[in-house]
Amino acid sequence: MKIKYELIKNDGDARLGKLITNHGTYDTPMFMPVGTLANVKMLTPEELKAVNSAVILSNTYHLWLRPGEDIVSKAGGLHKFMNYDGPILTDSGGFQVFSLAKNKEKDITEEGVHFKSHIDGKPLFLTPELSIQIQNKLDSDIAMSFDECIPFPATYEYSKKSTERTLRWAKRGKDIFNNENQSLFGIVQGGAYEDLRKYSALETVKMNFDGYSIGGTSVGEDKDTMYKMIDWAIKYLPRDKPRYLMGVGDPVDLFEGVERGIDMFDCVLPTRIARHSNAFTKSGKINLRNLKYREDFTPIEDTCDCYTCKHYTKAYLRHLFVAGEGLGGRLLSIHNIRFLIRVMENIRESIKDNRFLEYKEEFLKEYLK
RNA sequence: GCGGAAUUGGUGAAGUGGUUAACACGGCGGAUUGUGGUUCCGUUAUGCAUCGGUUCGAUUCCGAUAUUCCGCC
Repeated sequence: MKIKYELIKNDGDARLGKLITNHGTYDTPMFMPVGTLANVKMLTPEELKAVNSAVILSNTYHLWLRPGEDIVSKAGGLHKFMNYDGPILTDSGGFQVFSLAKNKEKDITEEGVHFKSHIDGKPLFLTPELSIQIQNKLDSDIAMSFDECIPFPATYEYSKKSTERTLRWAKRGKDIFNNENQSLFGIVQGGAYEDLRKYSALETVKMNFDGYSIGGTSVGEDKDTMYKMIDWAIKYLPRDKPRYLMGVGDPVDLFEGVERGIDMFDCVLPTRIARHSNAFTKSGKINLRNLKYREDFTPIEDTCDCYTCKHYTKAYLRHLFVAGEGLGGRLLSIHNIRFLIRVMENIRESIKDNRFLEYKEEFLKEYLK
């Protein structure tokens, strides 16, 4: 069965909905933790459930290289392989086009993309068809079209050429797609150009995907530009399909995204910054390594309901980070993911109560203080 | 007691008669948006054991003192 999206309520452009998957039904808007290599770094599936996490991401490119999609397939698919029975979304490898293809003009061809393996330097060639075939084998709930995440800044000419190519890649991937229990999302590109965003959205929607994402954001552009890139595209996306803003997870951006009608977000931020001792709090981001926490025997947030806040103090977490102990990153990953998921829970409540904008203002006033 | 060697930041240390004393670790702070898990970027000695002397100028040369180490009686 394909996923389904049910729109429950609109408060302005902010949407409250349900995502119905083969691995459960979940409320949107939602935040999805990233687990590139078939694991959300440092966390077990039980811990993800404890923070009320729903969909998690994994990555086609990385699993293709290690352990290989056939191994995952023999294991019985990604869910069984990694012992996660919630929904899994696989990114197509499109972001790795952005991050790993060095010489874009030369490495990115109509046929596909030349990479050098980040593991051993071996030359690799990934195509839209291969990306989809790998994802079909991985058997995630949601597969993503193979795209090029356009860098910022990029010229109009490059952005246009790339956007048109991504559309052709989307078509090729969709044509070869073969897994009736898996859904496929199209990705809107277009760079930082309004007409290209519109064109990309309209053409992608014509192909009738199970959901749509807005890609190519948070690649170095300023926030205003990023919000415009959402505005330029989202008005052309159908209301009865989920909309996913790729790679965005700064708390401020979650509010800006929801306000514009986004249903799904993913981001490495909560887990990456956790490994570097940074914690989200309702009063902004803090660095637990800071000297001022040496004798602070209070939790990160006394109002937080996560395992870490219920059992550990800032002084102890600081000690773990200063001593280079991995448990610090683990405990903080739990907190940071819980923080973003709780923000989304509160956002959903506020939409339900017709006070999303009030909640946004209240949250940002404290967060940016 | 005599002779020799050494003494540079929190640590290990490089270095020079002349603008800002290398580098590493540590410390402090920052960054991080479809993950490069131990990453990246800042910053951190107004001073080279102490006191004198030579010199236009000394951390660098000379002397004394202190401390440490190694030999010998």
